[in-house]
Amino acid sequence: MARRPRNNGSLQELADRLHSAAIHILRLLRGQDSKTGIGPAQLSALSVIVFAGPISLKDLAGAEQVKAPTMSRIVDALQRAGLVNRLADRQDRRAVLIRATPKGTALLHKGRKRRVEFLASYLERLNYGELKEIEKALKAVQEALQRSPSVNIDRP
Amino acid sequence: MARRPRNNGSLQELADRLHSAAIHILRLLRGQDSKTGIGPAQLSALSVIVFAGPISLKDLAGAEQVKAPTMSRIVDALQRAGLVNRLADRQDRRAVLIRATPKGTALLHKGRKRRVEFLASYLERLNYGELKEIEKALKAVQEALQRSPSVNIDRP
DNA sequence: GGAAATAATTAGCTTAGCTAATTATGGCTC
DNA sequence: GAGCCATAATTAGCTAAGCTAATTATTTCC
Repeated sequence: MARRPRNNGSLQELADRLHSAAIHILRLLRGQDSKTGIGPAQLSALSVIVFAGPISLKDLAGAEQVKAPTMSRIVDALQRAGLVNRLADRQDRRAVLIRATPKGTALLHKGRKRRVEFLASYLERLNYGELKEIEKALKAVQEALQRSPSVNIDRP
Repeated sequence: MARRPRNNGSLQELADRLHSAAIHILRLLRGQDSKTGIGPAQLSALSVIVFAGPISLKDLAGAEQVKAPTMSRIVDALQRAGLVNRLADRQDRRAVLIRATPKGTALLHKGRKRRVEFLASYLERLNYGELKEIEKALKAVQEALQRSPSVNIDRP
C-alpha cells in the first residue's frame, strides 16, 4: 500500500467531484432512454436480466435494491411487453427464473448502443492524452469499487 | 484539435466503460440515501433547489426532466415535510419560486456528506498516482460534458 | 384591447416503491 | 418420516412519482 500524501479533505473533495461527474453523465444520458419505449425501472431490470442471463425473481429484486413484490410487478410489465419470460426453476420449485426474450435482448442492446454513442459524441472533443487519462482513471475506479464482485452488472 | 489515433470503436468502448462506471458508482451510493428519510425524486429536486437557490417550478421541472404537474406534486411533498417553501415571484405573477428551508438545506447537506464519505471510503484503497489520474480524468470529463453550461447542478 | 402564449395547479390514469398477508416449497430437527 | 420454521413468489392495499388533459390566472404580442 503506497504512501498517501493526500489528507482526508482532498480525498473527500475528489469523491465529491467523482460523484458529481457520475450524476452529470447519467443525467445527460437519461434523455436517450425514452426511445426504448419502457420506463427507467423496467429498463434497468431488463438490463440485469440480459447481462446476467436467467435470474430468479429474488436475485433480480436484490440486484435492483427493491423488494420482491415490486420486482414481481415490474416483471409482469416486461412480460406483457414480450420482453421477458417466467420459467419454473427446476432446482427449487418455489423459485421462478426470469429470462429475456430475443425482443427484450434486442431492445436492451439498442438502448445501450444509443447511450454509448451519445456519450462518445461528447468524448470526441477530447484529445488522445485526455482519453488516455480517462482510461487509466476508469481502471483505478474499477479497482476501488471492487469490494463486492458478486454483482458486477451495470444497468441503465 | 490534436490528432486522434483512436478509431471510433475504441472511443465507443471508452464511453461504454465510463457509462458503466457512472452507473456502478451511483448504484453503490444509492443505499446511503434512505437515511435522509425522503425518496429519490424529492431528494434530487431538493438538491437542485439548495444549490441553485430559489427557482421557479417550471425551471425546476426542466432541470429534473419532468413535467410541471409532476414537479408540483414533488414540491407539495417537500413543503409538507417542511423542507421547502413556495414564494410568489414578484417579476411574474404566474410563477412561483421554490426555496429551501434551513431544515431542507441541512437535510440535503447531511445526505450529500454521507454519500461523499462513503465513496471516499472506497477511494481510500487507491494510491496517490491513481487518485491523481482520477483527478485529471475528471477535468477531462468535465470539459467534454460542457456543451451546455446553463444547468451545471449535480443532483443525487 | 384582444388573442395567443405561458405558469401553476388539479384530476385521472399508470408505473413503481413499500408492508402485510397468503400459498407452496424446501430445510432442519427430533 | 413428521412437523415446524424458513424461504420464494404473488396478491392486496397504500403512497410516491411519472404522464396527459383541463382549468385558471397572468403575460406577451399584434
